[in-house]
Amino acid sequence: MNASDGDGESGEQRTLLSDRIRNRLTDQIASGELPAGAALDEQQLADRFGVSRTPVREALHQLAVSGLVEMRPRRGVVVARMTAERIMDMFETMAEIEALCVRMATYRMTPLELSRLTELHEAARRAAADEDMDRYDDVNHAFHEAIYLATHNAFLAEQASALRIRMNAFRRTQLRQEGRMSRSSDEHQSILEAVAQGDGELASRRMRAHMLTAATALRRFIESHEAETRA
Amino acid sequence: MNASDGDGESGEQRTLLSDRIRNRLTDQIASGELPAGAALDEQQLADRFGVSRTPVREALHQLAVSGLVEMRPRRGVVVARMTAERIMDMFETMAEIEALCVRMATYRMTPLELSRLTELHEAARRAAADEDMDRYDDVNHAFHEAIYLATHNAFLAEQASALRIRMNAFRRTQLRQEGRMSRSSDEHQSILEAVAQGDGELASRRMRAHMLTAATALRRFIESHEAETRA
DNA sequence: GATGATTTGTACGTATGTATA
DNA sequence: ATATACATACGTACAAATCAT
Repeated sequence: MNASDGDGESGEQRTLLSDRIRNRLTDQIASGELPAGAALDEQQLADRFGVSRTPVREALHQLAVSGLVEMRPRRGVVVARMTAERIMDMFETMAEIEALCVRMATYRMTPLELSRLTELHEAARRAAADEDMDRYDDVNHAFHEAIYLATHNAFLAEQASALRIRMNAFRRTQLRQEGRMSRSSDEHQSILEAVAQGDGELASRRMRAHMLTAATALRRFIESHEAETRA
Repeated sequence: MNASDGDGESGEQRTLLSDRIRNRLTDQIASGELPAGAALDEQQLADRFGVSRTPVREALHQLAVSGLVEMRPRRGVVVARMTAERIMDMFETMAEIEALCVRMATYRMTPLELSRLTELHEAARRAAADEDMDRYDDVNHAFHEAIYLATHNAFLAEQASALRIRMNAFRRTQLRQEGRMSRSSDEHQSILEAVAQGDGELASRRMRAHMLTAATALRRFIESHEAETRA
């Protein structure tokens, strides 16, 4: 359920320290634990993770490549603070990528994959009915991941996943909007129906609309909070 | 002309060493100067660039994030060696992203952007007529970049650019195929016509076909050379 | 299979450049 | 404006692991 591998904090380290730190920072940024604009001090993080500055530094540089943090040479690193416009651009891109994925997936998925997708959707419905946001979030994630995989294009699936991780912080914010959870679930239903009928174009259009609806909900939220975000 | 900023090798260094090294390595990988599978020894590269291992190491880690190189902990770094299947997946993804970009661009581009695109296409035609591959490559790049920008979605434009850089090594290989250059130019023409007519869907389909044609040309090349690539 | 050589991974120190008083 | 404080960027040293013999 987590982007990072289950590091037991103790056991022998098979992976690179910098990778583990990068994963943990990614999670913390995606979850909002580290909010946009937060300063990331090398020494401070090193102390917090109990390592030297070196792996921390490498992790930060890597995060800069994927755009999660912003580095200004000699001026320090902060969690990427995005403008409302950029966030909307990201959302639109995500919407198009998702639309693309579901179209491709419709034409290529196996019966097994379709049944798995249906299962996930029903689990999401139940979570929405229970108003269990954490659970809905997880299942929702799995639903979209299942679509990525069903494209049978591993590269595209990776790209889509990476994008989704980058947008996580915003997605949860957006899901908190009134009634979004059950409405989102309804939209999934109609997407799934198009997939089951084998109509990729329709599924694609519905997915795009689904994502853009979410974006619009978010935009209202952002705009109303813009002043304080800027401070 | 080059992904890296024009570092004059001499002048005062305004940018980070690790960034400059990363850019140079990116170019060398994209150009095929560093072929897939080539080992990238930290010390060796440090000597070559006249710096210590630290910035080299950071550059390598960053390249790993974008997938250009493969790192196995304690076992070193090699230029990402991709299977034919993965390359085809990348091409297909690129084709879809390009199709998406041109569709969006068609609906959003300004007259100025359209005229710039037309100019670039004509320059490409001339280069193709002269069989000047280097020049064609450059202008072709500019043509696609112009489309990305005309989407008026900065994030999508960045993503598309990044993808294009990753595929550079293959694209040039592919362009060497017999007659590809002029045929590619013809395909651009038909895409441009659809754009000018404002038919985004048509432009999109033609772009996808254009990219997939290129992919097919490449696949033949890869498959005939697979044995030696594997060695 | 064990030992040595090579190379990576991590830690730490120093200097340069940025921000602040 | 100058100087001081501070965090980063790079270099160097050491440790650990892989590979070659």
